[in-house]
Amino acid sequence: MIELRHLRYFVAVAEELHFGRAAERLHMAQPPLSQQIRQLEEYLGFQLFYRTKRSVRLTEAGQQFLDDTRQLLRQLEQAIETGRQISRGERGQLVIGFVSSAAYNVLPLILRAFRSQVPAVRLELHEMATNEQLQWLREGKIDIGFLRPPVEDKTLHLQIIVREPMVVALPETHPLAAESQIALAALANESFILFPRLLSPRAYDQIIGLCQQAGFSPKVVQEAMQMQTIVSLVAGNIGVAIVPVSLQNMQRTGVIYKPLAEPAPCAEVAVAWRSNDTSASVHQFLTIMRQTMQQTTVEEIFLREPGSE
Amino acid sequence: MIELRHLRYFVAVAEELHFGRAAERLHMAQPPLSQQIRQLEEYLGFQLFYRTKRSVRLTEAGQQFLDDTRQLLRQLEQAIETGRQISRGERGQLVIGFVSSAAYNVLPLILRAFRSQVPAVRLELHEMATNEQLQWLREGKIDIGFLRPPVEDKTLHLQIIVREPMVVALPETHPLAAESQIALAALANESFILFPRLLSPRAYDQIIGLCQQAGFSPKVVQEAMQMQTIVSLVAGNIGVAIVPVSLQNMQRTGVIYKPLAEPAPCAEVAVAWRSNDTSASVHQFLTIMRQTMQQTTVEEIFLREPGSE
DNA sequence: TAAAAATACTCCATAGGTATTTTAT
DNA sequence: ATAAAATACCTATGGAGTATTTTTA
Repeated sequence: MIELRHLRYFVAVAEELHFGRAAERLHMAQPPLSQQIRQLEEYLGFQLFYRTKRSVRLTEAGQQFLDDTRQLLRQLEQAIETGRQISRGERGQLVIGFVSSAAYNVLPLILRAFRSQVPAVRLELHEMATNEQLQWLREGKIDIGFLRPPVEDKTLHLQIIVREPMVVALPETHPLAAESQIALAALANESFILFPRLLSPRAYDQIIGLCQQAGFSPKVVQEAMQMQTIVSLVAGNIGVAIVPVSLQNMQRTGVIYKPLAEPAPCAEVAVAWRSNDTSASVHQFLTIMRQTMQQTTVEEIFLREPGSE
Repeated sequence: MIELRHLRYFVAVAEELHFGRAAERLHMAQPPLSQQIRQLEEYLGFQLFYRTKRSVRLTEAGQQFLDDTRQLLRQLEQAIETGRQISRGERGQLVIGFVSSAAYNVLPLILRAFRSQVPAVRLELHEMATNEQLQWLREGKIDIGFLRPPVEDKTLHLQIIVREPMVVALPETHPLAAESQIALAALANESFILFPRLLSPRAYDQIIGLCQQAGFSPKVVQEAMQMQTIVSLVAGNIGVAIVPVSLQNMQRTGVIYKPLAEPAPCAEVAVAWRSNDTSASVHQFLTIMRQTMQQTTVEEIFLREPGSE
C-alpha cells in the first residue's frame, strides 16, 4: 500500500535529484530510500525517475506527480490546521436565536466581541420567540438562544445575563409625561398594552401582581407579541405599557419612558444551550460572552449611543 | 508521522461509526484499529470522535477532516491515474514543427489519427523551416519536426515518411499547359522560380542537375522561401517552377501541374526527434504515425479532397 | 448484562541500517 | 578513479494479532 512516507521521500528525491543528499535531508541512509522509491514506482505502475548510476532525472509523469504530491501534502497540512481551529472553537458555524428585545441590549455587545476575537466562526442569527428557541435548541436547529426565563428543560443549560428594570412607557402627550417617576397607582385607570402571558409568564405575572398590590387590576386593551409593536402602540396613544428599560435604545419617537416609584420588577434575558453540546464554538462563545458581560457596566447595556450596530 | 494508513482507517471508522465493523471492513482486528485512530488523533492534536464504550460520533473537527480526507484520497487516485496516462503517452503535451509544404501532404492525416486515438495529448504546432526545426529540436523547444532531409545531426533520429515526385507548375495560360507531360528540355528558355538552396540543398541540387542533364542551366528569376509563394508567383506568370506534387492540394487557381517526362526527382519529408527523447508522447506519436503511413496509399496523401482539415 | 471500546501482551513484517558491489563518468 | 546508485543482508521498531478488562446503555 502506498503511504505518505513514500510521497515525502519522493518529494525529497525529486527536489535534490540525488538519492544520497535526499537521504541525508530525510535523516536516513541511502539504500532504504532507494528501496522505498522503487517500491513507490511499483505501486504507481510508472517510472518517476530516469536514473543511471550517475544521475537522476524526473520523468514527465514524475514531474506531474511531483506537482500533485506537493499540493496533496500542502492540503493535508491545511486540513490539519483547520481541524485544530475547529477543535479550539476558532472556526466553524454558530446558529443563534434571540428574542427581539435582546437585540436592544446584550446581543450587539456580545456579537461584536465574538466577531473580533473569533472572526473565522460564521454566525447565523434568527430572531424568534423564547418557546420557539427552546424547540429549535432541542432539535439542534440553533446552538445558542437569547431568551426570557423561566425555562424548565433539564437538557438545556441556562445562564441569566441581564436583569433589567421595567419602566413605564407613555405617549409623549400623556399628562404623566412630565413626572420624573410614576407610582403604579397613578395608572389605575389607564389602558394597558401587554405581551401575551405565554411569551414570558414570569414578567407578565410580575406586572399584574404589582398592579394588584397598587390596588387595581390593569385594563388590558391590546396584546402584542413584539416589544417593538407595544412601543408603537404606545406612540399611537392606544395605551401605556410596562417594558424593559433597554427598549429606549429603539429610539422610537412619540414615546417617553419613566421609572416606577415602587421597587421595579426586572425582565431577565438568559442564554441557553444544550447541556450536552460538544461544539467548541459554543463553549468559545459562552466564554467570550461571560468575559464581555463581566467587563460591561449596566449603563453600557441599557443606554447605548445610537448607531452602534 | 501521520500516514495514509491513518487516513484510510479514519474514513472507515467515520463511515461505520463502529470500530468493530470498520476493522472488519479493513480486514484487521479491532484493537489495532482503535490504537491507530488514537495515534492519529495524537498526531493531529484534536479529537476526531466522541466515543463512549457504547457509541461513536464524529466531532465537528472530525466531520471537516473527514471531508478533507476523502478529497485527499480521491486526489491521490487521480494523480496516480494521470501519471499512468502520461507514462503511456496518453496524456501530455507535444510541440511539433513542420515545413509549410508538409501541411499539404502527410501532416493532416497523421494529426487526425493522433488526435482521435490520444485526445488527451495537447498538440502545439509551429510552422517553420527545416534549419530552424533542427535548432529547436536540439534546444528542446519542439519535440517532433516534419522537415526536409538531409540532416546530419547524430543526436537526432530521422525517419523519411514521404517521397513525392516533383512536377512542373505552369501558369494556366502557358503554351505547354495543354501537354500531358513535359520534357525538361522544353523549359530551357523559361524563367524559373526556386526556393533558396539553403532551404533544401538536396532537392535544389537535384533540380539544377536534371536541367543540366537536359542540356541547359535554368534561368532563376526569383527565389521564394515558401512553397505557397512560389505557386503564387507561377500563377502571376512570373515563371515556372518544379515543386512537390502535393502542392496541388493547395487548390491555387491559375496554376496547372504537369508530370515530367524524365524520371522525376523526389522531394522527401522526414520526421525528426531527439534520439534520447524519453517522452512517451513522442514515442506514442511515432507509433501512430508509422501505423497511419502504412495504412495510407500515396493517392490519399497527394490528392486529397478539399475541405479535409 | 451484553455489546463494544480500551488495555495488555505478544509476534512478525518490514522500514531502515550496514557492508559491499556495480557502473557511468 | 571515483561518486553514486543498487544489491545483499541484518536489526529492531511498531503495526497487527490474541486474550482480557472495562464501561455504559
